[in-house]
Amino acid sequence: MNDREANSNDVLLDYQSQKLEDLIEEVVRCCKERTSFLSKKFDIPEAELRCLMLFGEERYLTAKGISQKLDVAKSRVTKIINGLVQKRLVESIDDPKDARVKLIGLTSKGQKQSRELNEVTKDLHQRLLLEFEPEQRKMVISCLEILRASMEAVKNQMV
Amino acid sequence: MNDREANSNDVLLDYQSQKLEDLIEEVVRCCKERTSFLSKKFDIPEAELRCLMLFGEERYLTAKGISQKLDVAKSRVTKIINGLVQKRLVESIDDPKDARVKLIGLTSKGQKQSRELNEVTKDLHQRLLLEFEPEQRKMVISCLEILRASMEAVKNQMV
DNA sequence: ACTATTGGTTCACGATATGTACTTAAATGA
DNA sequence: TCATTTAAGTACATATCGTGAACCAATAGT
Repeated sequence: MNDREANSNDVLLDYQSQKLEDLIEEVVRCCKERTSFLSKKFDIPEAELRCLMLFGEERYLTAKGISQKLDVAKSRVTKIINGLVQKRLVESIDDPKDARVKLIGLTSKGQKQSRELNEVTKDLHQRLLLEFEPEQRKMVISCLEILRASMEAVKNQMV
Repeated sequence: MNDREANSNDVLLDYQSQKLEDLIEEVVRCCKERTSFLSKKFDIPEAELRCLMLFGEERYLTAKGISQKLDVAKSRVTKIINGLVQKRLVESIDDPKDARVKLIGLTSKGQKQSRELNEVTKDLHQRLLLEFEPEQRKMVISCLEILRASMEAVKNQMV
């Protein structure tokens, strides 16, 4: 490879990495907007919404489990749960097997909210998918897969 | 299309939209980690970092302009600027043409930080790009382009 | 029985962000 | 010209998000 090629390769790489940066940023921004939109629509703070959505099939979650899934400190979870309890969306009962543990479960009101919330987000992503041409769908997904794996790899390099 | 095909199509769509949701979430999470990493590395709050990075070629920015670029309220910008001023990374001078306006400019220390910051993020994205196979690079970028446009489209549907 | 360890809460703190009210200055228009 | 409106920036009250350390009570391990 001669100098000229090397140089034009650099230019391409610069261009592409800049583009990549911009695109990722826009996607992230869009997701933030969605979260804030849902928070307003359901009139529940974002962190509490995220917590509500964790109850997929699980009947009960523990503070520790929630802390891991949401990736926040346990003290934060206490507050989130308090908020949800006050709104009568969840209730906590003592674990009969281990008195340290509290089992957090959805109330019927909470179940309704959680279901609705999951439906809305599912619908949203479904619509997103339908925006792509049918042939593109698989490709976009596998590109995201590549992207995710690469981001993970770069992250691990950074230690 | 018979019932069976319609059904298997639905299943596919369900699967794909779920996958899409998960992947996007992971990408977003990864970006959040990156931001928090940089914030710790430079020992500057995230919002201030984002502000620092706005000074690309611009010599001066105004509070209003920063507010728009960061997409936050003006009152928020005041605080961010205060933080940066205290750290001697930016300084604000009066606009000679309009006494209402203050021009925010990087100090030499701020220029250094800003440059370094931009270099690090550029390097990061460059490395990310190099994780892809050369033939994949264009494809991943154009997929992100599609994704971004579709997210925008879905957002606009939602009004 | 004694000592970790674990699950959860409380508290102090700091960052992120908004909206309203306010100040000062500029633009506008009768 | 002078009054009104609009614009830029700040101050303050408030809400949300989040961490880490200290702590309590209960369990597990030796």
